[in-house]
Amino acid sequence: MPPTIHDVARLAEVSIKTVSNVLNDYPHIRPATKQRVLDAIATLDYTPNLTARGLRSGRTGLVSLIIPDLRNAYFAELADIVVRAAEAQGLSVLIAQSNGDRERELSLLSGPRMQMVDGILFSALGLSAADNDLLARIRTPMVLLGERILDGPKDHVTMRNVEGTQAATEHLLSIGRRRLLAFGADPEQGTGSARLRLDGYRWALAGAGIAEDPDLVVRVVGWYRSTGAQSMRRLLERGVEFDGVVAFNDLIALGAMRVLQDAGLRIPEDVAVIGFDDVDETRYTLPTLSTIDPGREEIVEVALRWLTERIDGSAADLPPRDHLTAFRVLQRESTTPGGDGS
Amino acid sequence: MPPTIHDVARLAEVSIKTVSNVLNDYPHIRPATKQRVLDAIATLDYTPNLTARGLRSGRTGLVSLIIPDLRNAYFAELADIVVRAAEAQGLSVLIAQSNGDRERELSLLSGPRMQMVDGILFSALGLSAADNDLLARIRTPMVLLGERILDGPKDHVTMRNVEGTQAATEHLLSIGRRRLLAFGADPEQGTGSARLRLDGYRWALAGAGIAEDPDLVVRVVGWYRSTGAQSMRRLLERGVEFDGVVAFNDLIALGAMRVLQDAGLRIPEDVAVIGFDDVDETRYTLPTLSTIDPGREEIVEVALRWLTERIDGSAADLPPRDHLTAFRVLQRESTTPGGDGS
DNA sequence: GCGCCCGTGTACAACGTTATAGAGTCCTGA
DNA sequence: TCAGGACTCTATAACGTTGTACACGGGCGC
Repeated sequence: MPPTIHDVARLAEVSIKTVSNVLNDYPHIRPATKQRVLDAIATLDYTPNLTARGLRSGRTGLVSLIIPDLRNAYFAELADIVVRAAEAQGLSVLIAQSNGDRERELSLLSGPRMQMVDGILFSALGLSAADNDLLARIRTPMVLLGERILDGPKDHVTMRNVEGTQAATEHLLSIGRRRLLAFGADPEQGTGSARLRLDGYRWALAGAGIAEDPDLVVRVVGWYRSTGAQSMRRLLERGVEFDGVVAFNDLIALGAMRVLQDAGLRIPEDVAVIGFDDVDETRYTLPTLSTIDPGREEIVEVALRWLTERIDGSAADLPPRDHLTAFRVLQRESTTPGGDGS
Repeated sequence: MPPTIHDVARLAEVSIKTVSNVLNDYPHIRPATKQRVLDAIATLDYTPNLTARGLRSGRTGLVSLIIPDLRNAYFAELADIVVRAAEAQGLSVLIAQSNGDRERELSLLSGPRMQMVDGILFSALGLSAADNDLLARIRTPMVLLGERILDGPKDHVTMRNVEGTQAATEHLLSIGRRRLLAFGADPEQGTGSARLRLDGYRWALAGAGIAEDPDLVVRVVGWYRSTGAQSMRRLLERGVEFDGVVAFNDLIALGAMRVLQDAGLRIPEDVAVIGFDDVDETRYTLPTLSTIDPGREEIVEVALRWLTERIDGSAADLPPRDHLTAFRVLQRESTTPGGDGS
């Protein structure tokens, strides 16, 4: 029912191609003709049909962002930036949630909807390096965001997990803490951020000449406030002693902080806590949470640039690229120095 | 480059229409033929081109969700639910952010991208009832989510702002508080949630026979943690006395709580606080925040149902519908009774 | 003055799909 | 036995856009 290019052409008394030419800024059009077309467009309130354009041109102007979960503030804030940045380039963002499930990630990637988008920003959680050949087979331009897949067949942008966690750990060491939890570890994981962040923790300990205590490496299944709280509760029941927490993301840090405080422990006097992600919330909690700013803006900026380069073909014959963003340690109240209560 | 229906037809030695029929579960196909087509699809790894299907059928399977901002946890959690629910119906969600800006909302609504989607879920913040005629002109099926526009030309689903805030206020009254802040008000606003929630606050006061004190009606520009903190800081500087805070959303409540605690005030002993939205975070803060559960799931469920009804035409000649969801008062630590410090 | 190219515009095909219309084939009931 | 329907399948035209190929006129260089 909406007017088409044909209606405009009829009203302006030109061919449809001329209308198309006006729409696409083709240079050789007489000003008078152009104006006639423009007037017709205005009076008819014509809007180009992007579906038809997409079919003809092979470009839909759509980009898909596959993330585990918008509930997680980290991904919500990431999505916010992606939507803003994409829109600045005239792209719209299709959001798909995988829940971190491998099967679901696979079905999303191979599903018909992915044929509809020009490119994919994929934050893998279930898929791993073992699926590299599957990934290589995917035609749609793609940039990987997570850390599950390194040296994969696609461009890859991510944060400095190892160095970031190392710096976080060193920060706690620097304020005099010695018994530090690796909170959120998953020793069985061969790849992924849990693995990398554990590596960073270990490097820092090794650098300080401190032996690792297996009791202090704490697993948290699913990095949410609730699971962080749960794991900390169990840990306190077991009576493990510690004076610092290197939490592998902010949410589990926040869940844990609440449990620590309920148990009568003071932060940072009794236990210092540092998180990872710099979620907005950490600026307003009691106490505010020290954390690692992973460079989200930079991640998005590079990822989207590389994606558009793959889409328009200007990076067609480049091998898969890798980018690690700069990070910053943000010291806040939860790691105020001098509060050592030992 | 990907295989098309023609390739499948050639391989299976049938016409393209037969392939299309198989794809669309047309009943009268000989099992043997169907199997041949299915085999061909499998060997070619064929996936239907949704853009072409969209052009031909007029349905893209895309739904647009227009919200102010994913940074706001309320909208992030809402988006999460929308994405899940939409996907259960085979729809994908396009996310657009308006920043609450009227111009931007208008350009999004009238932009070519909206021609591409089957329906729009629109959470208005800048547009108001004054723009009803503009809204009425929009062809794409749409359901309104905010409260800026009541009795508009489109289906409308929202929470019980007035009753919810009234209940929140009554809850504070019930635990003995008398000097209650209306925190987040915007007295100049003629419509929108700030206005409605202020009404709820007033009703509750009137019901209890308490006169309204203008000093206690506090404006917060933009409902974020930062602005909540800022407004509370100014309020304390002015020396206004109060023993309860009816915050108009959770984020400003959290920002304010932090400032109150910094000032040495105990929650709930000195000041009881209740928020609105039931954002996940409120379950883990210190103290946990009492709030109003606005019935998000129900909002999404009804909105999406109505939207699909408008899309498939089964509700074509119904006048605009209105739905208000059920709410619940969630009492948590920030309003524990008996802590009155007056 | 001739050929050529640039500027301006057009007609038509093509993108990959579904809808329409119809052509066979087979079975049923009278 | 034969009309008539149900079943199975096909050729072709759309959907609204952009790309290709070409037509026409005028100005320019030689």
